[in-house]
Amino acid sequence: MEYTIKHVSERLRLPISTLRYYDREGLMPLLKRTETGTRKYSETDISWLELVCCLKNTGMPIEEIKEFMVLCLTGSTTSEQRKELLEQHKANILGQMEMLNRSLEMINYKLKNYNKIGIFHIDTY
Amino acid sequence: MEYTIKHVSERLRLPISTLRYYDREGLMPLLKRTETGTRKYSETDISWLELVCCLKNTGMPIEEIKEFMVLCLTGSTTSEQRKELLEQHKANILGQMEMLNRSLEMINYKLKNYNKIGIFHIDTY
DNA sequence: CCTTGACCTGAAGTTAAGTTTAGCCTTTAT
DNA sequence: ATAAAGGCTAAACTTAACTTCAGGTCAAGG
Repeated sequence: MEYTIKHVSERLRLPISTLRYYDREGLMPLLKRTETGTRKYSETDISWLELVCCLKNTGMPIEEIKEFMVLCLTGSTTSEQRKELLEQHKANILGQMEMLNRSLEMINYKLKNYNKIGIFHIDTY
Repeated sequence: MEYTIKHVSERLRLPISTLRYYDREGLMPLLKRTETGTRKYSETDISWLELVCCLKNTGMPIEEIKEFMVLCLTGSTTSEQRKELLEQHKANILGQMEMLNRSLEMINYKLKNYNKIGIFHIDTY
């Protein structure tokens, strides 16, 4: 089954302009077209886009996602590199989680003071 | 005790240009200066900057951090609003954590397949 | 005295990730 | 047959958060 850009846009909640942008940037090098140039997304394309979103949402730049795609295109000789890239990104995500935890702690601390008294005026920020 | 911009830059690992930028954007309305215009950071200023970093690192836009500061300046009548703002942001952070967890799950799944066989070639991305 | 290093400003430049615009071509429903 | 809906492109525009630049002031050391 193949899907129009509008369908994919609704299913993944990505603006059409973003889908075209990703294609333009080389993230979808295998995307098929009709004879007249209309994009035809396959289930495989959609799965890939889901991974793209996951990587993007966790802070991987488009450029790096593209590198990953290029490695995929290059074939099975690059599988070690691709795994390494994902492991790196995983470490990155774990780092982000730590950071969020530390920040949450700080905010909870501020909120605690806030609830006690009307602290948090200008002297203490 | 008061500190130079260079000192604060090193202590908080923020470029000097960023510290000046935050000041320019109205994040440091109480920052003192020497007669000749050199910035003098107090411990209180540094604590505030630490909170700024925490909010910024967790995705709060500068504009909103400024709003928070303006509420602080306005006085104790705004304490409910400030608390609300922090609660909102806390919810935001919890949302980010969930997202990171979901993403991590997906990446772990991909890595698992990766370790099994040389999957993740172009058919499945 | 004068040079060096740290500070200042306003303005322009940068980067990522889209979005918008303008103009043009199909396909579909009336 | 014609108008609406949806697709396309290239190119310009946008936004946030900085950074860089050009040019100027000031305090301390040799």
